[in-house]
Amino acid sequence: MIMERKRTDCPALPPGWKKEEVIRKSGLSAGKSDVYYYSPSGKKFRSKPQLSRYLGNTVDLGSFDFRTGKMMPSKMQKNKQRLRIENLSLSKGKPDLNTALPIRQTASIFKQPVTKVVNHPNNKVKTDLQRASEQPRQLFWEKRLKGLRSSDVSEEVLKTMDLPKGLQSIGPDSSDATLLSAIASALHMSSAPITGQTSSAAEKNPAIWLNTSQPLCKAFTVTDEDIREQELKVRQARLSLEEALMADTLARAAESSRDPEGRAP
DNA sequence: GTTCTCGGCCG
DNA sequence: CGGCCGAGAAC
Repeated sequence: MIMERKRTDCPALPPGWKKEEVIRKSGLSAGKSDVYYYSPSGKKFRSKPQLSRYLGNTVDLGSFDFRTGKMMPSKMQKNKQRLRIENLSLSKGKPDLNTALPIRQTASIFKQPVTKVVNHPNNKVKTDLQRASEQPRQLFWEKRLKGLRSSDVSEEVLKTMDLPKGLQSIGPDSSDATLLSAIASALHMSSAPITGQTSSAAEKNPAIWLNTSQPLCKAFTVTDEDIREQELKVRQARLSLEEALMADTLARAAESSRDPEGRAP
């Protein structure tokens, strides 16, 4: 006989999360119970720290009671929250691949808040304010953009752009798709000029010499011809937009003259 | 191999 | 005492 264990919804967590309570039925601890949570994707969580690591900043678990599954406002505890530098040691234990990787649980390429501890009462090291204003980032974080493609509303993958020959990638993954993503991200994330990696040392050993505020591509020069080509493209795009808008206007005018009340279908 | 279960450490 | 996680048992 199959004992259906009930996984109940957990309102304190994002939609789709389930909670389960299992009673121990033998041994010295018989009668005690263990509580588990299941993510929408089905991954099992058996402790609050594990859950916390996975949810990151998306949910504040500060007052979340793991056993009951409810927020307990009374438990207004001190800032136990800390950025964990985990798996730094070459410890014998196998890394928890599912929860410990420093990867965001989102596909967004745009800026998002990150909790960063920049000071500590006992820390005598001076803080570098210039650096502190930056968000921490992985060295070759662009690699995670691999495989991301733009698509339209019907989920069709759009034709990708061709990059000028002058653009060349640097680093562990030098595919064109990643380069395109890296440059697009750079344009989104900063208003500073995008120059690429200007140090020639970066080409030989990017792990050491990478300028992290620039995308993973070699320095490039924009020629007058590049600019003229781009101007032409923009002009053509504007022309076809104008054409489309005009056609639309004419179509609407024709429509309303035939049907002045303009009912919706 | 993965999942389940209980022991036991540690705060 | 209870949360958390290791590790043996079970599958």
